[in-house]
Amino acid sequence: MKVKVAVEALAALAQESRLAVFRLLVQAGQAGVSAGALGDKLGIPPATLSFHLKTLFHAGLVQSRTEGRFVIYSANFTEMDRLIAYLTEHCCAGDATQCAPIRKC
Amino acid sequence: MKVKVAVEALAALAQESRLAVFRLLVQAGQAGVSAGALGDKLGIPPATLSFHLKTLFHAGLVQSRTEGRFVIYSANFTEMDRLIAYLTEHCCAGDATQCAPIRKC
DNA sequence: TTAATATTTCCATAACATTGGAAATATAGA
DNA sequence: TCTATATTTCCAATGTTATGGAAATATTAA
Repeated sequence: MKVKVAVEALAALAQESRLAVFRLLVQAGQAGVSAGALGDKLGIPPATLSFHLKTLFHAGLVQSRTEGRFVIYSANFTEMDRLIAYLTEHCCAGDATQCAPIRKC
Repeated sequence: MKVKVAVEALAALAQESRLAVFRLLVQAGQAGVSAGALGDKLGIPPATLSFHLKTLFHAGLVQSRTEGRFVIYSANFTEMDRLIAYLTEHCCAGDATQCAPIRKC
């Protein structure tokens, strides 16, 4: 992963509403959630939500598909995993006892 | 982890110089790297580097200790792991086949 | 104490991000 | 077609962040 891509992804997540949206989509899995449902659940006005979704989309963290009148957003798990790998790359000078975790769903 | 803590950590990482500093410290492990050595390796002027280190420190992502005239910075792996756990919490609607990775040092 | 080295604080400038109302666009169903 | 619903674009005001030179502060060794 290139530096600028990682910075853009982190910047996209470094905002309270966008982080809430992303985490909600992470928990929803591939099924995703419509823009309207996201706005309702999180109490974000349409214009603001649209702005934030565009930011997350541009950063490659979410995808969207259209179903009738709805636009369904879902998390891009591949990109999330790449970002985490980039952050933790070659960590702890190769000594696995220094850091910990193994993620499981 | 609380939202604001996560947002602050992500914002701290969402900047090219700070991300480079953090990744370098992640790779250095507990031994850490002095402020001056960081500046030399990354080509960041002292005032700018100090500003960025303060930001990373305030976000809880790095620690520092003084050794003689040197201030040695090191990554806070516990906080890094908490952040990753916060991002990936309850991911994929519980279906582990949707997302992937297992991190190893 | 003096000189050399290491790091931080101060500051002003410039660049970028967030907000939400109103209007525009798109789709579906009657 | 007409109406209701869903989402996006436009815009301007406000707030936040990044930069690096110069000066201040700390520590060590001679």
